[in-house]
Amino acid sequence: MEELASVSGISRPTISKYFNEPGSVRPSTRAKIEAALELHDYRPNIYAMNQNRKLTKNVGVVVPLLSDPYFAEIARNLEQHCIAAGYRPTLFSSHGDPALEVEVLDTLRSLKPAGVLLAPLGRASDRAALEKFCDDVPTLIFDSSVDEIGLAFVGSDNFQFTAHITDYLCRTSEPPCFFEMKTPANPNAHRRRQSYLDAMESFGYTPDVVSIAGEGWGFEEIGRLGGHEAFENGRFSTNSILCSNDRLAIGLLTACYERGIRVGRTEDCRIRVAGQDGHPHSRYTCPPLTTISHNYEAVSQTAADALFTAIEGQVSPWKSTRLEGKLILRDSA
Amino acid sequence: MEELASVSGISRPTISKYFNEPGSVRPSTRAKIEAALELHDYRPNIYAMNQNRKLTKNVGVVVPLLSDPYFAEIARNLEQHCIAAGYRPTLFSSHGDPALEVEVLDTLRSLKPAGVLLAPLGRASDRAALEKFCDDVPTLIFDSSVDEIGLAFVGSDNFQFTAHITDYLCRTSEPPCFFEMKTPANPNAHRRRQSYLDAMESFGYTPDVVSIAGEGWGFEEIGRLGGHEAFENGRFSTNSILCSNDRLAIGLLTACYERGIRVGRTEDCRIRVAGQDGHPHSRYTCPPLTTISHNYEAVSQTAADALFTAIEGQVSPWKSTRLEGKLILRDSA
DNA sequence: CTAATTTTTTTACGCGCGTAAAACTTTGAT
DNA sequence: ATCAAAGTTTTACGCGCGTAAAAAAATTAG
Repeated sequence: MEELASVSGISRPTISKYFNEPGSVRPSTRAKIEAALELHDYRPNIYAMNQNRKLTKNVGVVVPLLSDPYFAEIARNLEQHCIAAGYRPTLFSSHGDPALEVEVLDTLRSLKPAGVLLAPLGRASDRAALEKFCDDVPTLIFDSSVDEIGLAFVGSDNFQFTAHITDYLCRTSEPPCFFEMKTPANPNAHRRRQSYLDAMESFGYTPDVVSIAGEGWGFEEIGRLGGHEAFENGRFSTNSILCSNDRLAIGLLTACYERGIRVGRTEDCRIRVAGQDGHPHSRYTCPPLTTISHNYEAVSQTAADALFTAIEGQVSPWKSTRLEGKLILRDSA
Repeated sequence: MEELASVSGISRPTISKYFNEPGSVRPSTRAKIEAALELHDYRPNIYAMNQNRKLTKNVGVVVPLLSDPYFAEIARNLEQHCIAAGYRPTLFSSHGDPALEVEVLDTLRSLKPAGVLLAPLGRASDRAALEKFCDDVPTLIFDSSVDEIGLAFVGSDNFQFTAHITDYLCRTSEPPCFFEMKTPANPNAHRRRQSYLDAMESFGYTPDVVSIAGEGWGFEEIGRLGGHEAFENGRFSTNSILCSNDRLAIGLLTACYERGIRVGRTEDCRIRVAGQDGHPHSRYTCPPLTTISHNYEAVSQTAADALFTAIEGQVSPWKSTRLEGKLILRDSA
């Protein structure tokens, strides 16, 4: 930086100021600096930079499970928004493990991030650890809400999701049963069940929740095994099955295939299956899965913007933003 | 650190040494430090740490596309190995974009990593940029090889992959045609095609390569559209189709479904379809996809170990390690 | 027990930058 | 042209640690 100063004829502190905020120096000064930058390709040392800065430009992005394409997609979007806003995103995955989630938070602390975009594991999360972290670091919670912690919450409106797709299913054939995990990892699952119950009641139908056993994040396998068991015991009371999420639905479709049960909305099909999430893979199941999709772009945009305004000084009370999903009609229901 | 020194009764430089390598101090000293650490939960400032260290403990992990569960899985494994070996992994994705890949490399440079585990985009990669990066930073290339750059290459043996599954298909029914993208992003695709040609020749069969159009990383959609076109023009000369990779196969299966073509190895099925990669989703296609799986664990273990030995001073000539895959027999072929 | 060796302490410097304060210069408005 | 405001330079310090060198202490070998 010293060299760049002598080459450009600008003092080092001014150059430091330039790197902090290029707009904060006079245009003529900025031009001189950028001209010198062209010739000498200097890169500031990020370690020295961040050592004395009160606030780094780092942003942590934490998702529960990166190998789930849904989270991978959200993470990709968030990453781009951070870069566009001049922040340096770093990606972390809890890999479905609460202990790892705490470790990630610990690692994040030492990065002294300006802010964090955090999708918690949910039920399994260490609440106390999350809360403590949110006290120390400006954190925006997304995807699944855990109390009213952090700066704000941004996610999908699970009530709208399930109400909407339940409504569709009721209007087009028999009212659906609801296929879910007994002990879901994600708190959104409870909202979806409740929304299903409410919607069924408002239509005057008797709800039927089929809860299946299974722990962990291998939802497809849980759905497949649970599906087999449910069929064997005749637990599906109607021809329509609304799954709590797409991955469960994918497993259920495999179970149907293995049992020779035709799925779809045509006359020759025994049942209909619908999912929820708009999973990237849902287009390629057989039959293609009817589902209700997150507004990926809007969720990540809103979440990122909310974090940045908070970082940049805007204090606002805790707020929950829940965005509506869009029904995607395909052959499965 | 100063405080910790006074509390533990050990001098600051010795504590610094401890954090650099806990085993380098006398056991009694180490015990004292760790006892003090229990009480005062001090965390070294990573920025100050890395500023003067010749070598940081950072390791970059770069994959071409994180939303592809195959890469997500590899990345997860690599991450764990890094942590286990005492390094701090940071995950990056090129998101299928060569320009982003160069940007990632640039970001990585400023992290001054001890080493990098890099899976290049392949054909689209900026060779010159990759080579220059490898000159500056100890880099191990994995998954897809680009010349003989970096410390070494670790990946799967694509020749063995395709030879093995071609052999299986030939022995069990009609010899397969080969379904692939005309201009594949990944260099492994060329190896697989060549291996198919060699295998077919060694059996005395006439190979039949069906190359379909399509750019980018949306393999499923490319496979689906290409499949439709191939069926319409009668381009499949036998009842068996070996796909260049699983994602293409998933798309092809969807095309089959849409055309009402039954896939499987039973009498009533018109064709058989097989993939390659052992994609996490291949178990849940309809029918479940016969494929040949990467040895994920071995590839990542070998890659990580190779990088660490190189970092820790072992100089060895460039080497290519290619691990064999395992045939996974399912209903599709 | 003494000498040789290893480990630790003391002392001291510097990494590359952020940042503060005061003096100075440029710019824009009157 | 004159003055105030904004931007810039100079000077100086410190962040939290790594690291080097020399002195001191602890351990081991003989």
